[in-house]
Amino acid sequence: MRQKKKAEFLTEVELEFMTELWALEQGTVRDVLAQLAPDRNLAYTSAATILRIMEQKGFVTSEKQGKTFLYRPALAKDAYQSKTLRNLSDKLFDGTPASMVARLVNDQGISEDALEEIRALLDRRLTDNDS
Amino acid sequence: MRQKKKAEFLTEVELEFMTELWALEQGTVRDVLAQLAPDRNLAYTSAATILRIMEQKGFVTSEKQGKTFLYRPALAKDAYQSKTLRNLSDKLFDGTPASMVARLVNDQGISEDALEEIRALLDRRLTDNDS
DNA sequence: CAGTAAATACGAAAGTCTTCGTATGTCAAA
DNA sequence: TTTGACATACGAAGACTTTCGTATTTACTG
Repeated sequence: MRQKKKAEFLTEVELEFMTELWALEQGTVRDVLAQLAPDRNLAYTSAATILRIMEQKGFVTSEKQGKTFLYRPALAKDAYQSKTLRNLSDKLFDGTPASMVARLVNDQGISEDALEEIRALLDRRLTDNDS
Repeated sequence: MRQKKKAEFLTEVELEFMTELWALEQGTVRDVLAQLAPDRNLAYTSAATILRIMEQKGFVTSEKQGKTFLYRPALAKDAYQSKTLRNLSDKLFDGTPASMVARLVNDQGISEDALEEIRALLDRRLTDNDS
């Protein structure tokens, strides 16, 4: 039985779960369920199903501990962030990441300190490339 | 007959269509269809259905010209870009847009030119704020 | 070793998305 | 005014997502 054609991106609920797994680094169905917002009433079996599907899709790996599965992200958060940004840039910003930053920077909601920080990052990155 | 509960975000195909409408500023079903990639074989009726649904959702408006509908975006591309970035920041970057830019800047797949451009943007924004 | 608590496996229902075919409406030319 | 070309309206199929209930399996404990 082959693995289902690997999906590129997480669905809404999958991202919700993956976010908890990234924070926990690893966890059982019960661990992840416990991390969700208190008003998020999700049946245990639903959570188990979601994680099982995520494993089929290759987003997480599992290891059996006694009778329980321990799940881990198969993909680092960094990597998924990059992948997502690249996709968004392609689909909504004409493939030019700079225009994405422009939109971000022109929007309120980024502090001056954060902007300075980013510029420092850029400077470091650019001088590194020059060397 | 009330309008369907307004969806927040465009689906995959809706974004594809909206992108063409943003470029055209306005267009008929046939206009939009003509803008799609040549290998994108989509029936005329499919395109018409998609635009009709987009209107129900409030993403476009229409005006009848003779027997044909002329569609226009009901939402500027800028605004939708901002909305999308805010959402992505919330869902995948812990609500801190700066970390989004940081990820972008650290990503290997971005050209030096693009980086320079981004730095120029930042410089402009920072000096503007100082004044 | 039987019983119980807790885990996994799986099917199904309800909703959405994408696509298309068929039915119907409309304009204008012969 | 009939007909042909082209437009819209709508229903339905097939895929995917989200959720849960039921059935089964597993590990421990008395």
